[in-house]
Amino acid sequence: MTSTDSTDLLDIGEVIEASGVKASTLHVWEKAGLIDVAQRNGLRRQYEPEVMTRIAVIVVAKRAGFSLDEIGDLFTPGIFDEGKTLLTSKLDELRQRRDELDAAINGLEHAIACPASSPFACEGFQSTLPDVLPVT
Amino acid sequence: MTSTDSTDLLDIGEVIEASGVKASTLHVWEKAGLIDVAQRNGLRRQYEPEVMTRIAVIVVAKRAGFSLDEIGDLFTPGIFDEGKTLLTSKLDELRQRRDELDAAINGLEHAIACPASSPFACEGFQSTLPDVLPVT
DNA sequence: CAACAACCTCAACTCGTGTTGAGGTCAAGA
DNA sequence: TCTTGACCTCAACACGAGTTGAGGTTGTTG
Repeated sequence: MTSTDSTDLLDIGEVIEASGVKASTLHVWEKAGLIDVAQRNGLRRQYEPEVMTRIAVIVVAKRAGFSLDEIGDLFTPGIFDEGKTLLTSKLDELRQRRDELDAAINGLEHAIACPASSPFACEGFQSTLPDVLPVT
Repeated sequence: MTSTDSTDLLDIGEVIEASGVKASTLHVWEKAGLIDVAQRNGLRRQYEPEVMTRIAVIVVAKRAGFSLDEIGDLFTPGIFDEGKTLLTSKLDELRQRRDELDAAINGLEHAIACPASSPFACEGFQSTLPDVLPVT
């Protein structure tokens, strides 16, 4: 029997190259419980190929504004199972954030199209300001 | 003559109450050049009413992911005038972020509707993962 | 006027995330 | 076997953004 049964595991170097995420960052994410190490070859970490999906999720979630702790919650089976309430409330947050983002985009589009000398002189921009105050 | 000519200026306390932003945060934003103090009453800051708009913009921009420095750029007249290139590139970033956010929302909606026990077991979720890798 | 409450400054601290660097281990190829 | 370079650990540092607290000032009200 050849050593083919570990052929599908990825060295950290491969993960780094394929993902663009640095080793130090992967270590941090691992310590935060976001990614698992399948096994070690000596000291060296070896990952299941699925780690790439995981990393993609983390990257997307971070851009969406999740903290590492919150991302960890998404990965916790119990939390996911129990009525998915956490996920649902996250979803609400995300929707709201998207709406705000949309408002910001519209505002900036107005401001760019406008001859005014600053966003504040552009009433199209002004009108897109949601009543975000008081900050909750 | 009464003191009516400063009647329209806001004490920091009023700003705090109306905006929900803490004094310490306002100080930080002021130091970063994001908000101006119209005048002082003794030591005490007094603001033009327009500061409320400014604060609303800052809050929205922060939620949209701008750093304080970037927000400062938006307020710099020269930068705004000069072809509005900065604003335009910010706008591109925002659009991309919104698209990612949309993808994340769709993914989570799939995951919630799905009987699978984790987002990774949900192929609707999987299919919404953009190719965010390698991270640029 | 006297006292108080609101405000001030400034430095030090917190928190989350990640990076850097020194020094050590080890798998694999020549 | 020897070497090499990829990888390891762990602590210290960096950075953005804000908070806290000690100690000081002062406008306002009784």
